[in-house]
Amino acid sequence: MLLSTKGRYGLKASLELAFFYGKGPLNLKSISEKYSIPESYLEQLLSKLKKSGYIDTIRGKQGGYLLAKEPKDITVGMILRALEGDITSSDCLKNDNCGAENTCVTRLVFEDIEKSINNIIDNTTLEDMIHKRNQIYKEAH
Amino acid sequence: MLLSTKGRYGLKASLELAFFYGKGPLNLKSISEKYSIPESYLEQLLSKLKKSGYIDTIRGKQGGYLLAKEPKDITVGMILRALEGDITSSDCLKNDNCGAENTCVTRLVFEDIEKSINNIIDNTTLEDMIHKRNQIYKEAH
DNA sequence: TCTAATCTTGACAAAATTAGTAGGGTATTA
DNA sequence: TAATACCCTACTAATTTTGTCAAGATTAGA
Repeated sequence: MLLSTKGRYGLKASLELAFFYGKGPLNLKSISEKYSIPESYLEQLLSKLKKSGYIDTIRGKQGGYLLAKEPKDITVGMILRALEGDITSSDCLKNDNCGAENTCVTRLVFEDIEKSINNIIDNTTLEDMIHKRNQIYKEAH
Repeated sequence: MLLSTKGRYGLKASLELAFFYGKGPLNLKSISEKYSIPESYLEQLLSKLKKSGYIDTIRGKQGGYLLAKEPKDITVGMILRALEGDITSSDCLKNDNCGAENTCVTRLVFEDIEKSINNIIDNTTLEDMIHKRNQIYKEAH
């Protein structure tokens, strides 16, 4: 599995914030309920996204979370990496030497996979996803 | 992480068998030592690959493991799936409904990722990898 | 035939990671 | 000033990964 619930939950929440971009903050509970994500777990994820600079928060009554940048300036890759660390296909790519000798060709396949994953997540913004969503919604009506 | 050691170990071992294709069986110990894979762990992996029909075994003295098909007829995807199950980017693709409503756009990104991964692993055979390895070896000399 | 080499099988255990809980603290604002 | 909502840290439960172990079956060769 490439992504754990961390990345999935976090991406869903970010997308929800993107839908509401410019319309004031969304509180934790509303997001956690809408997507059935445990409140305190989601809190931890959003906290990470805040530290990474992708979302802002407003404390106190009427407070909540909001996107720190425009949806077009936040990529799926940014969100996923903030939550899951580098998205890698195989551990052997993390370590400089994967223990094997110079005939480690398997590494090449893993590199190919990784490149194609990164290519997708780095070239998809939250705005792109909103567009897609609107398109689907349109087709259905 | 997309792949655990299962997939990596298994692919390395399969590749080793591919190098030896047509030259008789390789025993467990030789593979496990060459790639520093725990013997009984590798055993389990090879057993799965056997059940999936990708390798054959010869029991008894002078026995060992060998590829059941030509390297050109075995893809990286076959090996990985036999060991890790379907290679999926996100659990939400496994379940028919990911719990979310019709606005689940995140799913679309995951699908894109998955397609590109499958595209790579299904179009790379063990023979391809041997060629690459030979090419690298050549360049180095 | 005996023996050592080799695969076979299934149960078990350790380690790591993921997923989530719990609870007190702090800032804000109606 | 009290309710709301984010902030932070520690802890726990569940799951998956990564092995270990032991008894057995099969075969080649002395």
